[in-house]
Amino acid sequence: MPSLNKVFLMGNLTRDPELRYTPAGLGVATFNMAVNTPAGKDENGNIKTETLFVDVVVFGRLAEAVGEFLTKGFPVFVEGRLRYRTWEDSNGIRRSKHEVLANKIQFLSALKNMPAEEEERQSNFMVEISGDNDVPF
Amino acid sequence: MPSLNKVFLMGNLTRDPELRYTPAGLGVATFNMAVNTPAGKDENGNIKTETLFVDVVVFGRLAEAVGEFLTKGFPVFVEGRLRYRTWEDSNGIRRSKHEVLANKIQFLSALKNMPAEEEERQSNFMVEISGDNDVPF
Amino acid sequence: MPSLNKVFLMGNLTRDPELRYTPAGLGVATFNMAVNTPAGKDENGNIKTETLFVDVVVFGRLAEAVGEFLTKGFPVFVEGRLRYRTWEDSNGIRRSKHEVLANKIQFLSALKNMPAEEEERQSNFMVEISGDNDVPF
Amino acid sequence: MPSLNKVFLMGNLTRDPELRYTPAGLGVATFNMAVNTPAGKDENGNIKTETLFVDVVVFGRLAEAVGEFLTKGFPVFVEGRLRYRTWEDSNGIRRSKHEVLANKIQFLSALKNMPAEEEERQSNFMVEISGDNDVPF
DNA sequence: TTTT
DNA sequence: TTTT
Repeated sequence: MPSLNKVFLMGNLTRDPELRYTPAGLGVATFNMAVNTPAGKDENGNIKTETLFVDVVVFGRLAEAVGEFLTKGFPVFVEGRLRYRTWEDSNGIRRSKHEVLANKIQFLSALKNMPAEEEERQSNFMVEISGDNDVPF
Repeated sequence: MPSLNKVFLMGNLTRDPELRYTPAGLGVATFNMAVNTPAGKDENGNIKTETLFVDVVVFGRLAEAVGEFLTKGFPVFVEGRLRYRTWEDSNGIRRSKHEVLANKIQFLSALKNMPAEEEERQSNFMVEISGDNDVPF
Repeated sequence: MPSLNKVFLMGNLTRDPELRYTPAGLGVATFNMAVNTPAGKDENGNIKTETLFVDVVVFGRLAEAVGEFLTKGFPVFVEGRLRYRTWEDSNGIRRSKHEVLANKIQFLSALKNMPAEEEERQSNFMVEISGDNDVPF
Repeated sequence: MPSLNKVFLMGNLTRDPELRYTPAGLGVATFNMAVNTPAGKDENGNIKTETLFVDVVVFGRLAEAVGEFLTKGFPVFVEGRLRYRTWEDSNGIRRSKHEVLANKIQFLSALKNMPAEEEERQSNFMVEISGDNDVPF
């Protein structure tokens, strides 16, 4: 039973992320990102763009970094796995959706329009928590 | 605006694939696959398994290969991109879902329990259409 | 300083793997694999094949699985990172080479020509050590 | 014979790229990049960094973009495949090395320290040539 | 529900 | 709605 589940995305946050904590004190950040993919050409030869919107979930110290540093519009690189979550909504209806459980996030615009000391602060934090992130489930 | 959208999956078909053709005669195959990911341990130290179910779409000659050779339970490797499709259902309700648009598929069980001539037939077909598949949209 | 180093390979062992142990008792397996990539066509329209030969290194329990189960010709899936190693050879000449440090290996031919009990034995072992492998350096 | 050969890298150019042309007029750019990977911790708990140096080759319009826009130190994302090249050097000695044949490159610092009009120029060029690049061999 |  |  060989198995593999790997996702790589680069795109921009569509809104500010949300940071919560589990009862056990583990950080959980969620955000939505937009990924623009060139997707063929239209009749006039112009490149069409297909936009993927996808929710991303991240845990632990990486979640805290996301909550502290990322905002709407920020460009990020995400490595993680696809996840299919099913739950019952408040009306008792069975619902389900795909999302990405991230184990690695790179801030691509730590590079841009940012005071040097803030860039250094982010960079230090990211190095400190570097490596693939533990994913609790 | 750096962008990237890449997915790698290995898993098994949950049912037989469906092969259709566009008015222009382009093959379109769809199938659903299950990907079992080890996902942490339970209280007793046993590895828990999280199952991802995801629809895969594929076009062109690769679609025809899928329609001809794959069946329920077959293990495959899929490379493609995540796609978020929105449409209106028959009741006029706006619906949306994620799926994977595949540009490459490897048959992992061409290897197993298969008459040699059938394995060769599949292999020849796959070599003939090899390379990354053109994705029309 | 965003950084990423990720490699995915599928191919066959070119010879039996070698398993050693560090003084601290950590398993270290090395093997060479061949990856055949379709690479354009020749003048007659035949698909040309380019063969990549690459050394793979793996540590810990995964190394032991490699040493126990893999043999020349076996097909494997490898996920890891590229590594550039420099050393001095026995003549004092500075040498260097690239290799892949694997954090995940899937046995693709557990599927083929194998007694059921052996397949189950391998499968159990792989599930037991499943998840991404810790890489010591 | 399932096969796969995929590499993803993010890092910085170690020197300016070189752009040449084949007799048929096809652009060929080569550059060397450094990828810093966090690689375990030393005795004092500090994160160690392992640096990968690797040559990258790219063809066609993407090669021209590389030659025109990239310089030493520039951060890039590279998607491609590993390649093992053997040749005879000027002393008739058989030599070989690994390199990455890129089919996609993203300029990560188009974002930084760059006049708006230059950023737009690069961006337009990259959109124009966007999509995976054809790799001639 | 959306970002550049 | 599910596969091994």
